[in-house]
Amino acid sequence: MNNKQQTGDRPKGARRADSVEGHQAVLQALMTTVSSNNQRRSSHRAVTIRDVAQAAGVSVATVSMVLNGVGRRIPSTTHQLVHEAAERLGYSPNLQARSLRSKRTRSVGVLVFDITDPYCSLMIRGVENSLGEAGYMPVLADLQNKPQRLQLCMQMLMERRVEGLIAIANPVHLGSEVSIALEAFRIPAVMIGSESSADRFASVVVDNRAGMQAAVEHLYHLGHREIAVIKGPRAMSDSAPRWDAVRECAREKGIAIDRSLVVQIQGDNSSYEQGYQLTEQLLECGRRFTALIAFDDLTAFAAIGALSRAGRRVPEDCSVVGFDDIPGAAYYNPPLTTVCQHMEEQGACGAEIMRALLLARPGKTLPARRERVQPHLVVRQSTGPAPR
Amino acid sequence: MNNKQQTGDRPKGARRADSVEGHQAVLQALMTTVSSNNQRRSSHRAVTIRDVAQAAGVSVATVSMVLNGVGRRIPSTTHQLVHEAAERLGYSPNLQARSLRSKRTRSVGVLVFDITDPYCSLMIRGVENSLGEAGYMPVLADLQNKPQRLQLCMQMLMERRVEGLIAIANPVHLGSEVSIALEAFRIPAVMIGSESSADRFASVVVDNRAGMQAAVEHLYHLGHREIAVIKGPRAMSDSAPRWDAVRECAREKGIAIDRSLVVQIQGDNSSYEQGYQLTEQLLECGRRFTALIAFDDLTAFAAIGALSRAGRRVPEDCSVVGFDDIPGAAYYNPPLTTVCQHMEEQGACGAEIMRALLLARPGKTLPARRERVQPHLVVRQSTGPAPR
DNA sequence: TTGCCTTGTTAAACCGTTTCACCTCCCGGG
DNA sequence: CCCGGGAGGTGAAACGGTTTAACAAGGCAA
Repeated sequence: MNNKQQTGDRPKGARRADSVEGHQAVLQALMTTVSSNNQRRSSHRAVTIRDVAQAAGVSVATVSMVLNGVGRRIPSTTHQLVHEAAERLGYSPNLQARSLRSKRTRSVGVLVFDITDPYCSLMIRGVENSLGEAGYMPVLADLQNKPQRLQLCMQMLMERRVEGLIAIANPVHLGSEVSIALEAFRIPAVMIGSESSADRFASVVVDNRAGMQAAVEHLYHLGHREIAVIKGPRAMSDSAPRWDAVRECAREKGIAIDRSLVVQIQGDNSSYEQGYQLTEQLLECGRRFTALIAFDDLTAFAAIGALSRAGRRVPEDCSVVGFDDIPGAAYYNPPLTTVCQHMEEQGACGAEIMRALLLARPGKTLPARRERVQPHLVVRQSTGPAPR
Repeated sequence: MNNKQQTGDRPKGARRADSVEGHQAVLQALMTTVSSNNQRRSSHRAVTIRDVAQAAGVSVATVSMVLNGVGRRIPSTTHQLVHEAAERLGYSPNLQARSLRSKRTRSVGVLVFDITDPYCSLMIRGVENSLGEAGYMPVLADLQNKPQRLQLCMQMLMERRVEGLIAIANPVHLGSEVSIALEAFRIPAVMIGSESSADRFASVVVDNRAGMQAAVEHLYHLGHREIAVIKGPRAMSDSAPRWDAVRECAREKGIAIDRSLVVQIQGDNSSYEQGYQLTEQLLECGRRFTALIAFDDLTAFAAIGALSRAGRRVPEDCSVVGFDDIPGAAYYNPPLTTVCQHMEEQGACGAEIMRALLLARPGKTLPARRERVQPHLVVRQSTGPAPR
């Protein structure tokens, strides 16, 4: 039945090897589903709990209790009777009816600022799996990078009666807006990736300090002393902590970061074009630098693009390090050295917290849990020894 | 109310400019939502259609008719009365109750093979928007690239009582498995990106022939006559048509493609590592080539990576062209020339077909519509004139 | 024997909608 | 004056579950 878990435990490397018999198994499983469902179809009406009750020779109440394992203890004879009947008829309970009465939808909203952003989609993957284990379904709401859609999305989620909300909303103003919206709908919430204004909510954020420290130390050990920095846009909540961390770590190492080598992306999201132009600007300003720290991977890509265009080789002439470790980072030319912030784990962590919140719900509000996940540096080929 | 449409009509370039007043507007909208919702909360019980009926001084039946705009025409006085009451109380209909009674969930399943794949997420974006316009909600099911999950996902979708299914399942065996699963659950279905075995289902596929033709002609005009090809894995349904197209177009142009310059990815999905190794293999085989056509963008990335590593400059020494135009293609180093297959439009197109199917449902089965979208070549900087 | 507790099971209420049959005016035609 | 019929509206029956109060049947102590 629960083959998700089974495959989840299997080591990743084994996936391809058993794809043939895997395929067979899938087909077989499908066949049984098909046949059981054809039975159902012949009656032309979905099989209900009443049908099961009749087939098992008990009342609907008994069936409900057996199938949900609640209420008084049911003797194993009855238990088996019911299960057999349900199996035979291919019974599948009607979720809307169930949640109409029980007021539990077993679904939680997942609000993301852009589903096409690999940062988000990996988070979703993590959330999805952790939530699934607990029998909850994610209901996805995609802001499509348009803050105006927030209203629409929240409304949709509330109509769907989600029991909780996991928000992946890094732009800083989105964070506060989500807070406001949540204020209205009293449901447990977890914010992922946004430190600010999340006072009342549980949150999981990456340890930007640790991440940038690793990056700076890596460059330091490679001999880099002249480092340029592209700061993230003011609107992103990670921008400030990352820059602060870089500055402090540099100071600790005794590196002086030249003011003219620090530029900042404007606007409300990380943008390739701007990163590109800012890098050109850095090159033109005349101040030499042998390494560049970018706000995130996309910015790093832009920097590498601009450097290459200008005839500077990466990493021979200039090293570049990013932040996030999106899948594309490993495939870049050259493969990008970056700070991996374990998006999938972050998502899973957020879902864990949500599960706890949902369990403890009647027992009033827990203190808002704040998880800080540790990133780690992934050294690839965009960094190398400082030239000369 | 419908501010999605409003913002959707706004040209994209204007997005950043008005982000400030946009922010204000969002906050204000949220505030009204908050206040209306606080009212509801004070009664400690969600406001139901009965509350609205009482407040408006009419029966629940009337309220239902007014709010859904079905049944008899309602005079505008009553109409207004009801709407005002609903607004005042912050009424939001209970979707599970609604669909329990009406047997219409207004949701369609969207089955994707990997949500973290940009190919999929862009499709989802398209589906999402088109479906949203029609008042339908997508319910996402993510195979996570594990065929074993199909059973689980289909079951979940059926439990949710989706009214239709849009499947983005390019791996060829997934296509047939989805077909089997659909056979059981008699709901309208649309397959995106899979030509094979979709006889009975509506489908939308890219015109691989036209795409590859554009690629070959582009290279031909740049003077390339010695072209290498990395074929896609046998398991992907796009592999064969793309390779056939390349071969035919080459023949038409009078280009002979050397057999030793054609390699194929093995396994069940496009893989960076393999693309990398295959490219190295091409370089080692000694046969000269000035251009390379890759099965998809990821393979193209791998090829560029391997070429660069081997000291071949792209495009000066060797041109590379991909297929898909995932967002990363524009950011690559160098930016990738590739065949754009308009994923978002494909998703939207699939959703359009689904909308039609859902409307025509009582009127028996339509002939399975098969849409073929036209791709177009995006010339960036990974292609250039043939050397010497 | 009576009364009370325990155990297994059930009938009925309920969840919030939609939908259908029916009701009541009111008006115009015969 | 009667009647047909449309316009506007309503009450109540579903929909398919869950939950709860009540009941039937024993067992056991008084």
